[in-house]
Amino acid sequence: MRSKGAFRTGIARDSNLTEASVSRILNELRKENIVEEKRQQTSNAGAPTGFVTLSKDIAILGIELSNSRLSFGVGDLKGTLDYVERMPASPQLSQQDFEHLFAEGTANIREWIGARGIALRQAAMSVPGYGREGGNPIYPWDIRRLALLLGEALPGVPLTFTNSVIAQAAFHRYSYPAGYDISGDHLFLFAGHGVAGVIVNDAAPVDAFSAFEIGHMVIERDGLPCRCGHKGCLEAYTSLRAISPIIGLSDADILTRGDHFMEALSVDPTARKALRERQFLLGLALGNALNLHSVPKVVISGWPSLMPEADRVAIADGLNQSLLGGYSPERLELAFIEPLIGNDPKAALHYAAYCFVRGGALDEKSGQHAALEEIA
Amino acid sequence: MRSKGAFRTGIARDSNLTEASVSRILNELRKENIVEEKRQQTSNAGAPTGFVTLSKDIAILGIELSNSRLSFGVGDLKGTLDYVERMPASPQLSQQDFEHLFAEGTANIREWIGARGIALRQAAMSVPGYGREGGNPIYPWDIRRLALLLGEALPGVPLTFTNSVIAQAAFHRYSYPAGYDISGDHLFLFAGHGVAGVIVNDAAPVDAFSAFEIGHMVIERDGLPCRCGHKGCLEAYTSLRAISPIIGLSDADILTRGDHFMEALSVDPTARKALRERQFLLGLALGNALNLHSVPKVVISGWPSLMPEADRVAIADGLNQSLLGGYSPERLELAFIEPLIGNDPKAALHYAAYCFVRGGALDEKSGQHAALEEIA
DNA sequence: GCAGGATAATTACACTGTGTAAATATGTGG
DNA sequence: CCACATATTTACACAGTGTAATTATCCTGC
Repeated sequence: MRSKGAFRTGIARDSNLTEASVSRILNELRKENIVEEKRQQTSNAGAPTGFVTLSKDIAILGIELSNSRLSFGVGDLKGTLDYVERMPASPQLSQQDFEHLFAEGTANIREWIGARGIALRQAAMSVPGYGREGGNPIYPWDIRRLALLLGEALPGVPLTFTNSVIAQAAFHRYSYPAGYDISGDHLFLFAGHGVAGVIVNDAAPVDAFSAFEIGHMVIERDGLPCRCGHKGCLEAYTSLRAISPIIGLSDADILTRGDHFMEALSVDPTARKALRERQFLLGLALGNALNLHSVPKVVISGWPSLMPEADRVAIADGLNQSLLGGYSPERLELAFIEPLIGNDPKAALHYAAYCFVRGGALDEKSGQHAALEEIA
Repeated sequence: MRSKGAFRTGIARDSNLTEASVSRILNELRKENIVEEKRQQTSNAGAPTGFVTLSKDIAILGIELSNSRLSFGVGDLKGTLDYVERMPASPQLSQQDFEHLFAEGTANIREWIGARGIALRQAAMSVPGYGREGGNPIYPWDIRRLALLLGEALPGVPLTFTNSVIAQAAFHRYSYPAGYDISGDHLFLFAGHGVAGVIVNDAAPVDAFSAFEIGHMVIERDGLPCRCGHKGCLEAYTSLRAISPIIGLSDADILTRGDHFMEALSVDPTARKALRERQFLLGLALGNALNLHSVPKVVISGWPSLMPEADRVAIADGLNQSLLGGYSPERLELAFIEPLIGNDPKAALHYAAYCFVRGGALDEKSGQHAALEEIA
């Protein structure tokens, strides 16, 4: 799932099939107009080899609920957005008002694709906190009803839901050219409007991932109140909303400025000290989380990525207080990547592409499925 | 993996194969002397059906490092122990002294099985904290060297290592008749000499489980010192060693008395209050853990299972302070099972049985493999 | 321009393991 | 002893794989 395509040799190697099997499978997929292939000369002598990409002619829909807004985007399997609409959506909306907003958005899409003769093949929606059987205390809406509404506006388009941090992790990991180059199992930690993580496992399909609600780990008994109703949650200390009073910007300002919001400031020493303390708590919670699910690498996407590297040492200090065996750079690799604040619904569109590839009647064990996953 | 065998119809159903395929596969396994089959009349008319069990003639070895002792046991695939030896093993032993102890134990086994003409087919060893790439701060020995020592004493016997809590979870879950009857994904939490958990996932093989080092989650900043070197770990509050001063028994006494250790006491109100506070902290950590890996059920095996049910409410109180969405019996099922204190090395023997079944050249995707797993 | 060599893709063939359904086996009751 | 019910086995067809031979497609040198 790399969005940039693959050579036949690589597909064969990574899917554990022979070139012969890959050849048969690609013939099928070409007939179904799912992949495209361009032969390229890659050696001085010999026949050109095929470079296989996903078809550009497949339109998909990404819907994202984040940053207190509901975003819709139509694009292709590579993640190129051709249509975007973002609508304010407060968590305080009633179920009915929220559904009305959603229906309005899908009606606008129907109009846009109707004018262009575009047929949507897949939709995906990411929601913070989605997937927990215990319910979602932050967005209490019945999200599954949206499938009915989408079915009315866009009949026949399959819709898949996922947790926002899973879509974010998949997007940051696999999109081209932005994807980060960290292989192997790792924890992807996102500190934005919400704080959450996900274990990224190269051997598992993305839809087998589950979100780590690390933001609601209680790291300070009777601490700051959190929007989830408890006290002392990590998110109460480390979300963008939690640090906006420290740096003197509203979270709407932060959303407008995007990744550059920290540059525009002159953060005074007192604020920097407070931010370091928040990063220490992030490290403490991270260590606790890694005790439960040990991985050798952590990728952090959020405001700590925008902080000076000297301040990030506080995360290591916090890790040292909780991680079993202690922290050292040899044992645990910490990477920081740009959060790309305000890019919704790109992550959901990316997840829709993934779902399209994963979808249909392909037997998960089959060679065809394995080969297609290597192309994606 | 139920240790008690299965009917052909059940094997076919659970492994998603037809009776025809199961019939072919069982023929192969009978030829290899891995399974036995006894036909039983189960209906008023009609042919008798086959009840398939694992062969009793296969001898395996379980080695367990727990309760400050090194235990060896030889038995069969059903878990019946025929030989047991337990040797004191302090964590302060040097690598050399520990290896010497291990060699002594394996020499005794070689002598015992030699006198009886028994050929061991599989060995497994469970070690607290095993499997973490960051090393084991509690047992700092190089455990993998034991494979060399076993290879010298018992050539040709494959040895598999696992974390103690994984072996405990598999043992409590699948052994017969003791196995607990909770289906679906759940968290198995063991509070004994150490405190740890494991997510039990019926769809995944046991050796894909990984231990939850929930015992080393820091739940009290600058709290009680833990044997791992940090302060405020859950284990510092809730291991048997941590509560032994509260109830006025040494942990050696606890080990001797087994599951009955709480009955023999008259725990005064002050001690009961202190134990409830410890259970509250267990609940708080449990909630944090379930935020990261959400499951609908938790099975607790340890001293809280031996406490009065009224006192266990403290666990729910702690859960309510941390679990996202709060705790209610509808959302999260808590079950308590007897810990079977002091039964080492039964859990490791059970894991050895599992490894034998899992072992050999069976393709994981194959029907034969699936069928065998249903028998085990 | 063509032949030789190198490399890639295709395809004939054999093999494996499955499901289906027919054939066979094994019991009970009248 | 036979009819009926149930279980097991097995012949057959099918699907998808790897192997290796065949075919295709390029570049270089003559």
